[in-house]
Amino acid sequence: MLQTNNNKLAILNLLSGSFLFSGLDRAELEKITDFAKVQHVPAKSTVFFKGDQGNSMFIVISGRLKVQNISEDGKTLILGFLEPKSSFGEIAVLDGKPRTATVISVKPCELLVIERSSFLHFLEMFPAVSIKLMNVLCQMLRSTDDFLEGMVFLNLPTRLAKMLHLLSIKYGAKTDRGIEFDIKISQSDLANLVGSSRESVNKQLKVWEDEGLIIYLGEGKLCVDEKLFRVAE
Amino acid sequence: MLQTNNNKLAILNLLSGSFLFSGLDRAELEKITDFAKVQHVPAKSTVFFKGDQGNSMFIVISGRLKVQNISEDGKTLILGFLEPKSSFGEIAVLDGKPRTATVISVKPCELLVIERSSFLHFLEMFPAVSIKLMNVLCQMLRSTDDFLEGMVFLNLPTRLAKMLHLLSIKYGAKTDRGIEFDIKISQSDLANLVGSSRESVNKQLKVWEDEGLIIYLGEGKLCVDEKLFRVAE
DNA sequence: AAACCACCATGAACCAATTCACATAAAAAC
DNA sequence: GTTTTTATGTGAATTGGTTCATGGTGGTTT
Repeated sequence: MLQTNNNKLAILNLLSGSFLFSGLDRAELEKITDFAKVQHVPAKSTVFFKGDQGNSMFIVISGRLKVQNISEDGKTLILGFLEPKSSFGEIAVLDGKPRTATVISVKPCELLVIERSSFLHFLEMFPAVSIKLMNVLCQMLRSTDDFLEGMVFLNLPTRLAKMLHLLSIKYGAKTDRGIEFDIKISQSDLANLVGSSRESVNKQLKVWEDEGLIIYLGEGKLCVDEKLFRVAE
Repeated sequence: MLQTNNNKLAILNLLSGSFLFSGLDRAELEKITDFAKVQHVPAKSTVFFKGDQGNSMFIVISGRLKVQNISEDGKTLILGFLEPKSSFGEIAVLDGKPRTATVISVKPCELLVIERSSFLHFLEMFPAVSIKLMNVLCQMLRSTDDFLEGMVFLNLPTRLAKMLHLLSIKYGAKTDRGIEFDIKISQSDLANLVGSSRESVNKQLKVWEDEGLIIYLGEGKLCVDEKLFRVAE
């Protein structure tokens, strides 16, 4: 029971720090936790598949997940990573249509699950959440639009530099050597993030390494020179 | 004055047929027209540019517009066409950030302009509109996601067939010869819709014409055999 | 230690689609 | 009704990136 209360407290803190539910007061947040469940997800398991019926939306409590899409012939496109405090699964819940992408845990995760009916209820109760939600949807639109444009207009090196830039904003820490990534990201993931082949990414990274724009730190971690991002700007 | 009343009546009808405002009653729709202005736009003129500050959203009364994006080096990507009853410009109005794309009239148009402040006010007054708006945003997300996936996973012939399929749903009429398009669409527009070059589109269309899957009717109009869409499904 | 697995490296062959360079046809402007 | 512009048609050269093949590395399992 103490354990449960600790959990509840932690979740309330998390929610108040999440974009969607920030601004609600303690009593309001408690209503949300009352109707939500916690789901534990082991590493490398699928939360839902593209095409599934969507009956709930999620907020990441801990862990990391990736949003992706697999083609007929097995090619993978990674649309992004999800970190604590992010929400996902809103679209299918809002419009009642199938999931638009597959979500897979990359590490063991804890998720706060909110059922469709509760969620729609919260939206009615707290109009501020609706406004926030619209902002989330707009943000999603802006980023997919950007990505789409990149895919159509830009060549691989530029797309890759842009992606490293994006990742460095989310996961990078400035040091005297450059911007160091504090997550391991494999070359195949990188390829799937920019919609190209692992080999092409490998070759381009080598070019930049030779030019001194990238240092490989071992353990899948990179250090990137900010000069690289000028290509991407 | 009679003219004005006629206009107002026509606009009320249009609004009640639009996705965003359908379901509102006559009195509610009148509140909207009270705060909206009509804007006349000649053919081939820009309503707004990508990157502009967005202070209003629009509903198409008459005419046709295209939503597009131009790259540094002059390549164009057409994101879609807008017909009467469609709304556009919602994103920038909702989140207060710059326009995500450029909108250009392809024919002379009449637009209903709703200022940001009035629009946000309507959203508060009519929660049903908020729900509809979320559905619109979700739909936009789904279609850009689909398009993105197509760009990454599919080759030009498949993308082109898919696009012809989409266009045939919007603009096609079933006849004994196949599905006839009732709009003129140039090969360069087609190329810009699928993110490829005019020449490649030309060659692919020729192939299909030789196979009897497409008949060119003159005046830029096409007749497409439904068999073609099996490639696209 | 051996076997295994996931990831990194690299060159050669290949390919889809672009670019370029024209030719032709049709539509619009004068 | 002639000129100008815009749209279509088509081949040859080029290219950016994939695919294939193969080998290396480092960590983990048995």
